[in-house]
Amino acid sequence: MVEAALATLIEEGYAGTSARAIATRGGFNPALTFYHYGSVDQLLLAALDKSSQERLERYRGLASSAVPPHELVRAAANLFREDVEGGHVVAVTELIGASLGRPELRAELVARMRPWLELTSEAIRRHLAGSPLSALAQVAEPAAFAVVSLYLGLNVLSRLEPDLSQVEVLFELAEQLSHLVPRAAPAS
Amino acid sequence: MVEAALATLIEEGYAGTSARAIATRGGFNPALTFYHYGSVDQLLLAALDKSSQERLERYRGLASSAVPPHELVRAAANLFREDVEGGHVVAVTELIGASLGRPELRAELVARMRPWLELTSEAIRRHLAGSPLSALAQVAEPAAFAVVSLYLGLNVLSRLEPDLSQVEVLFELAEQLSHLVPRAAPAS
Amino acid sequence: MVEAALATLIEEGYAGTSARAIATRGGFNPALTFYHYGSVDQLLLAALDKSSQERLERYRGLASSAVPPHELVRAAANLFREDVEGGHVVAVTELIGASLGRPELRAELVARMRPWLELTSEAIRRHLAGSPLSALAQVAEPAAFAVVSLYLGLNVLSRLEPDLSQVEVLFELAEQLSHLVPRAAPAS
Amino acid sequence: MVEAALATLIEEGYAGTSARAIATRGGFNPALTFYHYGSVDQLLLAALDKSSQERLERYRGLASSAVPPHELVRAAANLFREDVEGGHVVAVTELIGASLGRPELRAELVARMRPWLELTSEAIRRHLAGSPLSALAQVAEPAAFAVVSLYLGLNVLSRLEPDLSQVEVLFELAEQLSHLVPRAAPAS
DNA sequence: CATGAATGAGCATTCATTCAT
DNA sequence: TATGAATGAATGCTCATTCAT
Repeated sequence: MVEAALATLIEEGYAGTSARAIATRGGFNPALTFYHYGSVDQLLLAALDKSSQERLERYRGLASSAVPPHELVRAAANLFREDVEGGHVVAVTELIGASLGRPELRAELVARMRPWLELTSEAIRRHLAGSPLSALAQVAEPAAFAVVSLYLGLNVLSRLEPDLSQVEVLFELAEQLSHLVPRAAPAS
Repeated sequence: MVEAALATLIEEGYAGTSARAIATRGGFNPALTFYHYGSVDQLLLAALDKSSQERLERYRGLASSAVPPHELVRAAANLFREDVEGGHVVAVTELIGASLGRPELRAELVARMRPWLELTSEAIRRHLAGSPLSALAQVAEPAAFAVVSLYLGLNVLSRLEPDLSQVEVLFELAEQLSHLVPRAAPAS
Repeated sequence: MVEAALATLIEEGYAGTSARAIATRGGFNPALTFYHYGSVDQLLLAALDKSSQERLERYRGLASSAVPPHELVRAAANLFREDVEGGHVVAVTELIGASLGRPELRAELVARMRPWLELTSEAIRRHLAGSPLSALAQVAEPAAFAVVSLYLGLNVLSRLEPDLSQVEVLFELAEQLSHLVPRAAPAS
Repeated sequence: MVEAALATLIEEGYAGTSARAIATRGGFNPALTFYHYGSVDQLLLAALDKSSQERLERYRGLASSAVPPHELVRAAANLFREDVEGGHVVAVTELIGASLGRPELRAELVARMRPWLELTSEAIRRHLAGSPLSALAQVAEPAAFAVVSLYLGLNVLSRLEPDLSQVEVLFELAEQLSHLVPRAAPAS
């Protein structure tokens, strides 16, 4: 069910993700949504959880590896491409969009964003510790906020019109810049 | 009508922006939406146009002024705050979110993003021309893509949970960084 | 206006013939319908009148000519083909269909059917007068009712599926049968 | 539901047969129409099927019975009166009328007319086989087309204005004519 | 556990019609 | 004489949700 819900959210958008649409895609009875999850939104949050957890693990694996910065950037670029293709970020942005009119969604989403912000700020702290950019490490949390924002924004805009997207160039640029950053200490 | 539509979109989100909801807010007959605009989406695009144009003018005024970079950043920060408070960017992101399930919306939105990307890339080119970051000016378009993405992303995330917002810190940081950039040539 | 109304009725059917649809086709303002005719139905009746009168004249010309029966049949066949192609009868049957739910339409339509029944019964009387089928002439009115019914029915069924229509064979048959009928006296 | 739909179609005509009108008459929720049949038209077709099947059985019983022609005519007259009173044919003609603007209805209706044409042409073949009208049996299909057309047409016209209807006289006439036709061979 | 049927509210959209201009 | 704007009631249809089975 969770998979059908995620796929529907990604392909049809929040407004098109009705209990019926999900059930049709998954080949089950629409009433099951309410039986198991209580409401469509709850099911969508469960779907987001699953997707988010899978992605988090991938990124966590990357963040905790002791590779030189430029390889880190390259690996992150690959993960980003996976995300765009797999639509994993779409789910978040669709739900954030929907959360405007559904206050109860907002709290849930805030909670679900937190691990991403923590993962990012920790990565910033660790990787920028001894570098000339160590100043940034002192504002790791705001910086993480910016990084995650950029991540969401790039995803949103890339999805809008792939031709518009010059993400590849950005990644190359980031890779070059990353050479300025010395190798971080291995994860403890 | 356009104002009622914009306000509804910003406060209720796309899924909550029905012809009835707009009409109730604006105090007119729901059928007028279709009489004047043909469909709810068309009205929303018209509303986006109005909002976008107003904001564009503000930013264009800023971009074409010959102020030193750190003042540019400060002024941009003010505009950004206005945007978050006024919800101007919310309209874009809501419609981008909705465009997933409404392919005909996408083309319209792409067209409406273009002036923003152009404004941004031109500003990058002009302001970074003679600076140590002039390398960036050579990839002005991808850089603009990143800037606009960051802009959207910050907005999305700021909206989600204002307390989460460390945007102020980011602006201070940006202002400090901007001191590294020498003053651009005045607009011709 | 009357032409646009007729064309809409013929091509879209009664249910699709709204004031807007007519006005769009005719390139005028929908409110004109009400200004000049009071209601859509009144306009449609006016359109029916025009069409009916044109066709009646054609058939009257045929009925009053002193041609031998088999030629009469052949000429009638041509008129029928014209009717099917031009959709003239469609208008009547659409309005009769609509009259079920619009009692005020019924009286109008009854009045508009009468000249057709009279034309037909008179033709029967005249052409069958001295023939072996003169018995039929004595029940000219019921016979006319049957002929007009057949005429409407053939039209309805022909329109449904042209391939289903074996009307041509029927006309040949009728022509052969008509050789049994001696030439009628010329119209007085 | 099917009965309510049929009754509404017969009494209000196609244009007056909305999902709400049907549901009100049947005492159920309008949404059920869409739950069970997908659309109003589908429900109406189902209603037509039911009505058509009932009537077909009655006519088939008559057609396969080995009664002398004049009794056949008399029995057919009785069935016709039933049809007019019960409004069974109205449903067909209303839907045929509506099929003008709903192309997808047409194919369905064509299919539903076929058994009637087959029943009629077979009856013509069997009953006219050895008669002086055996020539007609050779064009049984076009003849059936004419008979069914006449049947529809008489119904349409009778419905328009009962006083206009001289159908009774026609049946007497037909009964007298039928004495010319010798008894058909019993159905094998 | 799961389903099919049901419900009432809501949706986008179209309608005939009116009216000020 | 004609028009553009407006209105309130309808239309077909979908929704989340419930409930008996």
